[in-house]
Amino acid sequence: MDASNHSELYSVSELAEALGITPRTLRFYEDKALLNPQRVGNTRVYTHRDRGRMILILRGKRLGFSLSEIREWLDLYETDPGQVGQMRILLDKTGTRLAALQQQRRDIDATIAELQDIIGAAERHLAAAAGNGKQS
Amino acid sequence: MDASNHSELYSVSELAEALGITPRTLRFYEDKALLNPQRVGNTRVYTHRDRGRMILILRGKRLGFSLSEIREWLDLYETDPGQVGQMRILLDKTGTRLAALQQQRRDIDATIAELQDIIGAAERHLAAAAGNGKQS
DNA sequence: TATCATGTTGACGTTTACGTCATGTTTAGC
DNA sequence: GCTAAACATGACGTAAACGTCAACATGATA
Repeated sequence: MDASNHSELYSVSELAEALGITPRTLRFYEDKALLNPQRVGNTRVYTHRDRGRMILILRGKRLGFSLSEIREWLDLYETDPGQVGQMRILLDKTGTRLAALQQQRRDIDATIAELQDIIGAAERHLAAAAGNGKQS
Repeated sequence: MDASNHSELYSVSELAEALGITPRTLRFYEDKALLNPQRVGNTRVYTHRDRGRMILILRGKRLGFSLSEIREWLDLYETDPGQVGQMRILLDKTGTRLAALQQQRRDIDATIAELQDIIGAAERHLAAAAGNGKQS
């Protein structure tokens, strides 16, 4: 195995800054077991890998998942695929989540279409108003 | 009761039942000004139109919007397009929301792809295990 | 008439996801 | 040696989105 040296290490505030969140959030997520960074003495040190995890977490949040859902979901990635018994559960959970996301995508497509209709109507209204010399 | 009467009116519990939510939720949304059903005396009566509004609200929730965001958003549909001044604001808000949804769509696509990878890997594992006669 | 079933309005409880102190410790710079 | 900056934990505050009584009114039903 390669011991590639990703010496990209962050302090709480550095990583928070980089991700556009607050240190409080990082500590909170750790408390909720979504992260567990190394410690140097008492001080948290985040690795490049922790950062990757955080990016996944933030994406999960953008998708509307709760933190506990996100944690379960992250665990899927890290479940040891050696145990076949666990694997079925993993497959099932993942399939469920996939279906939910696909539903969500349909919702989004419908919503986007409606918003575009609204924009189109608004623009026509504006154009018509301009043509009539109307102002507000 | 005349079951053939299709006046499309609902009581709280009927509409809640039909939407898979609770009466409490309908009253709560009313309190938050997302709905205001008619009253017969003191009793709420929901129309087909109220139901349509609720369906939009529930979709908004699936998309991860807060109730206040959803309310603003519903207001877009009902803003009188007569006022050109309001229209620009409407256009701007709608555009912002559209961009967010498109980002969300990209997130979903990425996530779906990853989940499918996980499923594929899991299935291969199961197949391999079966081939080896392995059990857990 | 008594009992449901269903409706109403509060009011308080709960969970989630942090924000905001308060208090204390360690390290770097002057 | 002293101050400021950045870290830590712990406790409390808060907004959102309801759930869960409590207490009461009303109409249908046995």
